[in-house]
Amino acid sequence: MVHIMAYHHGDLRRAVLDAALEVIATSGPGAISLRDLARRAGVSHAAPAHHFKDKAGLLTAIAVEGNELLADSLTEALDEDRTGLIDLGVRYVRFALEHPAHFEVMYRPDLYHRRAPELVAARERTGKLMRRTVELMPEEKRGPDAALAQLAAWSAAHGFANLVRGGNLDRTLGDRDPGEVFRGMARVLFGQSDD
Amino acid sequence: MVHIMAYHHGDLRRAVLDAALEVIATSGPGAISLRDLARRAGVSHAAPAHHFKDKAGLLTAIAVEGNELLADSLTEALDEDRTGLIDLGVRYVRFALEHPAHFEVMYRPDLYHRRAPELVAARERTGKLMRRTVELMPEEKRGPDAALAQLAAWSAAHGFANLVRGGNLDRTLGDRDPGEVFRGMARVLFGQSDD
DNA sequence: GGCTAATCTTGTCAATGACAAGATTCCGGG
DNA sequence: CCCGGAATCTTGTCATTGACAAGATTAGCC
Repeated sequence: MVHIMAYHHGDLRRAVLDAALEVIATSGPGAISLRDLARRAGVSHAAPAHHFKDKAGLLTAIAVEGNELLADSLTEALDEDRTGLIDLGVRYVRFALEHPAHFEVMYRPDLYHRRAPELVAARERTGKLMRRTVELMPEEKRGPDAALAQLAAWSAAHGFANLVRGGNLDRTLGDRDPGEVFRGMARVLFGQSDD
Repeated sequence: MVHIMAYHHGDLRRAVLDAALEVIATSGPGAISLRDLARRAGVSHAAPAHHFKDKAGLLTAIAVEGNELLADSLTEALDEDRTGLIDLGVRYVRFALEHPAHFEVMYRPDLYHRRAPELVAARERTGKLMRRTVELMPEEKRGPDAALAQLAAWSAAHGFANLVRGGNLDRTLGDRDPGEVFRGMARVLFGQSDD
């Protein structure tokens, strides 16, 4: 495998990303330090800069990856033809809770280079997918105005996920699965439509 | 009570808070530096630490103040007897957009001392107020389950506000007032015709 | 006037982000 | 096989920052 002091790490980029994701998930994005990540990967303090240029560059890469993971999940949803608006929201909530670090960074544009081409491309891709997923839905599942339905679903899911992540719903949730609690809430919210 | 009287500045605590709020509103919480705030207030680099102990202490103070501002707004809502669940959400959205820096910090517990007594007290106060506002509402305005109604309203308003703040709805909003767009969305969401 | 505590200053230290310049290794063309 | 450019990583450096310690100044109060 790798020699103890190999000059080349093998995949430093991935190693730094993973270390960053771990730190962010436990201590938030403010706790990351390029030098600390370098230490964890066993490389010199300036090595990460070669892959990400910047601290903001590292976070940009995480935001891009997050958008791609979300896009993958949405693509899955598109393939299941029984997917309704509520399922889409549940999927969004689950994504936020299963990839907390990505989610955290994605919606914090002050942390990264929001004009980076990679980022706007990934963002555009997931945006289009969200729109398509809602538009392809039968009208009795999403109401007459697709754009409004998307806005409502996105707001509810995004807000719920953020509140859960912030620990604001601990008492309300108990030990129940957040995704299912959201489903129950959404059913009331969106009227009586079943799944 | 007498205001905290600083001999050299007048009210350094307030000055630092205001400077911090301005920086956060324009560049995010990651951009604040105690030394920069001291510079803006015209004091030495270690002066702010006396009032806030810590960088996290400063942000804790902002989170407390934010909770109090929100509590004030909710108290206003309690006084108006025609307030419905949707109006409550509109009020929440407006608070988020009128006090962006406070809002930003409030829901970012990794930035401050979340166990600080002042903070948990202020938090508890607004939490109780939110609950009371929903509970005192006539049942035809909020549905049978008050807790669920609160969860739904909070999620939708919180998510909407966060998405707006992140610039994710710029195209959707156009030049319309976000509060009114939210009202329109909420009407569809909660299935009510008027208020 | 004098005492005490709050407020502010100066000085210092380790950690950090960013950059520059050099060392090492990889890879493809000849 | 070899060579040269490019990618990768290292070492060295600098200004900035957060945190702390110790001292100076002033306010409020007896």
